[in-house]
Amino acid sequence: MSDEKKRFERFRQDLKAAGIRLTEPRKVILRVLASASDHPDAQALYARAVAIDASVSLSTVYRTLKLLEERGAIQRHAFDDGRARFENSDGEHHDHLIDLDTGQVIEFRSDKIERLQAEIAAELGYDIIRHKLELYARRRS
Amino acid sequence: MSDEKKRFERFRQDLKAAGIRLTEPRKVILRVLASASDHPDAQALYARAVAIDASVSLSTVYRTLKLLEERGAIQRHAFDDGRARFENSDGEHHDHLIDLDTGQVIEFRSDKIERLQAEIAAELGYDIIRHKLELYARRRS
DNA sequence: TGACAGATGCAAATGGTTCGCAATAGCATC
DNA sequence: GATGCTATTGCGAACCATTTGCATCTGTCA
Repeated sequence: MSDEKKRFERFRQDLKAAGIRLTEPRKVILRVLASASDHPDAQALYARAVAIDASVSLSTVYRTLKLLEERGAIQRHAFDDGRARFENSDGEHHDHLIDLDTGQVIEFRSDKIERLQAEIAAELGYDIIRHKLELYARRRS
Repeated sequence: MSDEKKRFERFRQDLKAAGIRLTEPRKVILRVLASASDHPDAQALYARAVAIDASVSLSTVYRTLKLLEERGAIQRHAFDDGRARFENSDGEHHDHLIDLDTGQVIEFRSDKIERLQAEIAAELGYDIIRHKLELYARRRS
């Protein structure tokens, strides 16, 4: 089974387990999300969904995104361009490097940084619930 | 001279040098910003400005904030609560820890993390222009 | 002091996101 | 497979932070 199908199945099981109806629009949106390897915003997801089923509405896209985000199935990011962007939350945690010229998002991960963050928070008397590390950068010339 | 006055003077010089008029509303807003030690949003700044001079408008607050941000005199942050928040950009660079329960923002800085970030970007073939590190945390119980 | 470009306040526009509501469609039951 | 109840949908209107058009005002410099 492809990663895409696995993701779709995971979404489906997740909603089912929560007693949430698997409606036609939701199926379409789950499919779109499952096959996204980038960090699309709501409009982009809506466009992809409409390409599959023209009757899907933007409201439902937003509602489904919220639903999945609350259940932890996808992650919402607010990069500096204003709108929210989403990605599947399977796979391990990672941070983002945003190419300022192209808008491209590159994922990376550093255990050292993660550890340092935890240390800093601990020193201040806090436990980190989540964190956000974004590097806005330009290709080296 | 107090830090507040110094900051106000810096703002004033900065605008003057750029040939930008030092109008009454701008003076009020500069004063408000110079005396802010927290991370207020536009509404909060507007409220503080109006307390000094009731004729200042929200539009002008936004316009002045944009002006100062473009000149690098203040910094805009987009924490996860939606609206933009601002702070003076004198003093050294720092990152933020946001208390999820109170909304309080604590500043911190780690040279180690800064270095690691630069290394990671370099490995990916990038130069960091700016970055954002936010720890959303809860007080340790 | 006068003139003029830049700055202001106001209200209306924008853009992303959410909400109210009447109509529709899952899904459990018969 | 038909029925009924409720969750879900699409639509448009509402929201909220922020921006903008425009007629009016005001720094600034000659």
